[in-house]
Amino acid sequence: MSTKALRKEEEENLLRRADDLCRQNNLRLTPIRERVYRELVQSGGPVGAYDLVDRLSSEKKRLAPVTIYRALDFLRDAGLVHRLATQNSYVISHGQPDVNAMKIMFVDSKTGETIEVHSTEVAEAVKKAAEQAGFKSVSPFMEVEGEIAH
Amino acid sequence: MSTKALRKEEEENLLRRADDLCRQNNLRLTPIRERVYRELVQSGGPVGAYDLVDRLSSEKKRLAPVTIYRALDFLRDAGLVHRLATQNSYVISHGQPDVNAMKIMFVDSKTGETIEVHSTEVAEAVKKAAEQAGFKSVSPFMEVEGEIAH
DNA sequence: ATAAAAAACGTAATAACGTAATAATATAGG
DNA sequence: CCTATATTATTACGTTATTACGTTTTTTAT
Ligand SMILES: [Zn+2]
Ligand SMILES: [Zn+2]
Ligand SMILES: [Zn+2]
Ligand SMILES: [Zn+2]
Repeated sequence: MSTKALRKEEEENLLRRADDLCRQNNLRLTPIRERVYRELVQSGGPVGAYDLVDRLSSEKKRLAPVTIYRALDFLRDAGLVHRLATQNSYVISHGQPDVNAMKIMFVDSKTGETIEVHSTEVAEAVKKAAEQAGFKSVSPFMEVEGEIAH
Repeated sequence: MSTKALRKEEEENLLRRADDLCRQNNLRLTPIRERVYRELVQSGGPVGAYDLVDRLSSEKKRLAPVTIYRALDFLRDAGLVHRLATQNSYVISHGQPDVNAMKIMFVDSKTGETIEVHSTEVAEAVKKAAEQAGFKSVSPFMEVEGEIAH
């Protein structure tokens, strides 16, 4: 099978999973929200909010930034999308939401390329450090900058 | 000794350390840079760049944002200040720069309050995860959101 | 079915954050 | 002193995110 076809299949998987997740949690994956999610899936990496505005706007209909931000907020709340604070961009979340794992987004400082890794080891170590700091709970998402080994 | 006096003493310690560090590395802690650093020290927490603009501007002399950003860039490069990407703010760095430790900034999701913890355990776990992700090097700074146990 | 309530969306304006370009000052080494 | 380099000032511009308010759509309860 061609890589293109594979990517298409992966795409459909993600969309279906998103759909299921929303249905199970009584969340409404409206057309706009799905379009934003799909665009992030297809891009295969982080995309800025205003890039999404451009990509999802047509000649006839220009979407407003707030429309995109609202959709992104929904997707983030649903755990489907991460915001990369260091990059001012947004990226889909891969992998099953493993409750005990820390979801680490490694961000290449130069290219902005991202790779997501889930690690229970990091989760535990961070939890321990959090207790030391007097934090009772910590976000299961982290962002770490670094350099990809090319 | 009063807590106020203690804080004042801590303040002076930090200023002195910053001064020493710059001297030892042939970095110039110019008046503006020192004022920015001092303001961050005195605030005792994260401060936004434009807040710094306001606080360091007087009636007669209004500082331009770029002035603050440059000072912040210097302080960050010197390792004296962290940028909190999730908060769009800046905060002083505590503790000796332990090369083998991950410097974790825990950020309270509600108040923005921060506590810094250094952990070699987290550093190692993250390093392992980074290798898994194909990253050859990672930043020694992390930011983790969570909730302070009050 | 109908009315009330809640959620989502459209539109416009604005706030907040950050950078570029250029010129003026200050500093350091020969 | 002279020159190269670093720092600062000022203005303008670009990007990112939110607020306000009214309308439409969907959900919930009667
Ligand atoms: Zn939300
Ligand atoms: Zn994820
Ligand atoms: Zn720098
Ligand atoms: Zn630190």
